Amino acid sequence: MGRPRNFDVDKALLAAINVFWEKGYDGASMKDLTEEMGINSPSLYSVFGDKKSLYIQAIKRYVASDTCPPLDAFNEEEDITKAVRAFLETSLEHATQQSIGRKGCFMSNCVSTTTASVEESQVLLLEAIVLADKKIAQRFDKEKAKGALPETFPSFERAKLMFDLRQGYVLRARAGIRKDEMERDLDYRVSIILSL
Amino acid sequence: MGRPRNFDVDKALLAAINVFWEKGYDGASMKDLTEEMGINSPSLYSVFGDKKSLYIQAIKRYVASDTCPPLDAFNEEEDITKAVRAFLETSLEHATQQSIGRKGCFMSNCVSTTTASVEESQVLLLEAIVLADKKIAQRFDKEKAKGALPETFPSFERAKLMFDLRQGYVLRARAGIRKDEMERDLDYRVSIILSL
DNA sequence: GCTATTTTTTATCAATTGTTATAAAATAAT
DNA sequence: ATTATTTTATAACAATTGATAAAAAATAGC
Repeated sequence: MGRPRNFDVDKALLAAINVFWEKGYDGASMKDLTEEMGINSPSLYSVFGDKKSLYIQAIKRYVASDTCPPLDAFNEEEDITKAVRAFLETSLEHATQQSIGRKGCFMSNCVSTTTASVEESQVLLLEAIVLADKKIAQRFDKEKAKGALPETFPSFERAKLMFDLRQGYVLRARAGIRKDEMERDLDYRVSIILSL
Repeated sequence: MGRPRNFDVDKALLAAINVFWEKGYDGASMKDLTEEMGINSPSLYSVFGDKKSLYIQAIKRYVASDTCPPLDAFNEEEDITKAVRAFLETSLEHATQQSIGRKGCFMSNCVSTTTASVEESQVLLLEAIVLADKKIAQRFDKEKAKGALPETFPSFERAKLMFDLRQGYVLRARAGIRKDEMERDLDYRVSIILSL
C-alpha cells in the first residue's frame, strides 16, 4: 500500500552506472545522478542510501549484468584465432568510441580509481578480473580438448596476457590514439597470444 | 624587490603531483593541495593560477623529470633479458607498494582519468606514451645492432607489447592482487616479449 | 627612514557539495 | 470517506568547494 513508486529502480541504477562511468566517482555529483536517473534526491536516498552505497550497488549491478562486449565477442567466435582477434578488436572499438560515457570498461576506467577510497570497490574489481581470467582460460582449455590448441598451451598465462593487453589499449585510447593505428599490430598480437 | 617568496616553487609543484597522484584530480581539494604544498591559497593562485592550471603544470613537471622507474631499470640493465625482467619487476614493485600515494604511475593512474575533462592533459599523456614506446624500441634496436637480438626482431611492436603489459599489472595491483602472485608468470612474460 | 613593490596572512566570497526535514500527493484497507 | 502508509516534491541544511579582497609583513632602492 502507500503511494506507488513512479520510477523503475533498476533503470535508475543503470543510469547511475553511466554517470559514474562518464564522470568518475568523485566527478559525479548527486545532482548529476538524480538528473540522469530521473528522480529527486529523497527518492534516491530512500532507495539506494548515500552516494557510496549507490556506487557499490551500481558496480554490483554492472557485474551482475555479466556483459563484457570483448569477452562476449571472444566466446561467440568459433575459431580460436578469430575469437582472440574479436576480443582485441571489440576492446578497441569500445575503448575508442567517441560517444560520451561508457568508454572502455566501467571496471577498469572507473572502479579501478576508487579501490583506495571506497573500500568495497576493490574486492568487486578483483572478482571481476579473476572471473574474466577464468572465462578466457576455460575457452583456451576447450580448444585444447578439441585439439585446436596443443596440450602444452598455457591457458591461464595466456588468458591473463590477453586481458592485460586490453588495459594497454584502454590507456592508449584515452590518450587519443586512434583505433586504426592500434589495429595495425592487432594481428601481430593475436599471433603472440596464440603462439606455441 | 618586494617581499621575498618564502617557499620553493618547484618543491611545491612536486608536492602537488603527490596530491593529485594519491587523490585524483577531482578528489584533490584546494585545501589538500595548499596543506601538502605548505602554502596558502592566495600564494598558490598567484604562482600557479587556478586548479586546472596547477594540474597541467604538475603533469608537465612530472614528465620533465623523466624518471619512470621501470624504464630506468630497463635501461640500466645490460643484458636484454634481465632488462625486460627488470622493467616488469619494477612495474610490479611500484604498482603494489603499500605506501599511500605514488602508486603505479602518475600518468596512467591519474592523468588518464582526466583526458576528457581537462583538455590539455590528453596530449601530455599521449606524448608520454609515445616517448616510452620509442625509448623501449630504441633499446631493442641497439640489441639488434649488438647481435643480441636477431635482425627480424620487431622492436616497436614488442615495445608497445611490454608497455601495455604494465598497464595490466597496474590494474591488477589496484584490485589487490599481490606482487608475489603476479611474479609467478613474470619470467614467462619476459620470454614472450623476447620470443623470436 | 621613507617609498614602492611584492608576498604573506587572515578572512571571506558565492556556489556547490552530500544530505535531510517537511509537507503534499497517491495508493490500499477500513 | 476516513485512515494509515508510502512516495513524491519542495525546500533547506551545514559543510565544503574553488577562488579573492583586504590588510599586514618583508624586502630593495632612494
